[in-house]
Amino acid sequence: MGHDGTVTAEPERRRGRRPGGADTRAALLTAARAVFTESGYDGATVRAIARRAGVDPAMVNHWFGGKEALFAEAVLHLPFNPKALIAEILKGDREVLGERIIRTFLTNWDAQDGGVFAAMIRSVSAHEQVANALREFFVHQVFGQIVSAMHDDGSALLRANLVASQMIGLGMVRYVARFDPASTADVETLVAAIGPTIQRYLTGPIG
Amino acid sequence: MGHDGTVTAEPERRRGRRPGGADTRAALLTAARAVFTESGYDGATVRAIARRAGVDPAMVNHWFGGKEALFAEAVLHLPFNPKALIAEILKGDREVLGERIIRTFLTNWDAQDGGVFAAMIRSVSAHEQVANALREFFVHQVFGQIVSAMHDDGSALLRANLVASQMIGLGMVRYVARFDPASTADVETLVAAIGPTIQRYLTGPIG
DNA sequence: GGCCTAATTCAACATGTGTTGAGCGCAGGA
DNA sequence: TCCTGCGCTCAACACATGTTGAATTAGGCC
Repeated sequence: MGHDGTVTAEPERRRGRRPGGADTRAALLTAARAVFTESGYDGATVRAIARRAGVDPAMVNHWFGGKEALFAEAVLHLPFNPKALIAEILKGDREVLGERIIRTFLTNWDAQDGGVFAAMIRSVSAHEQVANALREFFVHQVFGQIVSAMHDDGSALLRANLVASQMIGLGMVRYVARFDPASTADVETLVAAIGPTIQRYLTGPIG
Repeated sequence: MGHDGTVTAEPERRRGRRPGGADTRAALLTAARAVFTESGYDGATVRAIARRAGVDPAMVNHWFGGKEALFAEAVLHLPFNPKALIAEILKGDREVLGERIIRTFLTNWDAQDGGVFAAMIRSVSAHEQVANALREFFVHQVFGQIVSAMHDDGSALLRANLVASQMIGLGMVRYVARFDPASTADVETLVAAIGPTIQRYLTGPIG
């Protein structure tokens, strides 16, 4: 054991307010993201999160109101703005839209090591809410908007599903299951390999 | 039954051996697969499985030795033989290898509604063992064998990763998160849409 | 400097978990 | 028919979880 943040053998915790401007709330958020990422919602315990943050488990209830609310605040709110990214993606050349999507996807998740993505995937079984969020996010909020901007026949939803399947699969092997070399390959390698797939799902023949 | 005054709503379980040849072991296996599929390893409780099977929770220990062993027997052993399927796949025309892979993948998992696939995915966080099994299965045991039979440069592993990412993503949207229309589309629609992707990952240019 | 409020720890509770041992009763052979 | 053994239920245990209330201390305002 001893894989948590606490260092000294005897931290000498006293009761009452701690001296210094220790930002307990922020520490809990950081620790929660780490533990939820590794273990999912069920596997992560309030006690483990508090230990990682170096505070008492009761602080979770004091600052957030409970485990569920902490999960929502730490994991369920994305570290970037999808709408702004979509707008940016749609600006450039539509012949290489697929490559831009992969590049944006990877650089944004890589920036935080895919933590939130992994946490969401590892929690799909616990919270039905999470599965719905995943579906909503990928199909309607992201790729659906992109696809429906270029197809008005019945194929839009299927195309969005296809794109989502490849992106989720990419996230699974890179951030969750950590396949090799997918988890270590540089972004442009994957852009070159998978970009054309996305491009065909978006604009090519699929039947 | 129950034409006397005292009406017992309960099934009136008595102790001792139950009459009739009730195959408790098989009932537990079926129930376990269902519950593990819905809730993953952690979310599934021994009591829930036993209730579903209509028997006492202690039967899990009596017949399997514990929850872990039941999970291994119910989920971790595949309902089909991958090696035989690979041999079959490699027989036909290599120009449409991708389509055959998708078709085989879907028809075999569809046959049991993707239950085992969903159960494994929903348990990756709980059992590190499961993540390893997933990696081993997809990369080395399945697609690695296919790819390394046609490439001897350094691209074989990356190609296998790419194929695995698309297949896992497909399984995610069809069996786990149950996107629409991916979860309801017929097999040939998906074969036509995704087959070329796999084909390019196997034999096409990826750099 | 003294007081009030907020921040923190501690101990405890209620609940749900996997597992165990004891005892009961039907099945099948003698 | 009796007897042994296996299938089965029941009650309980030991433990881990999320959450709560009381107790305690420090910071900030007058």
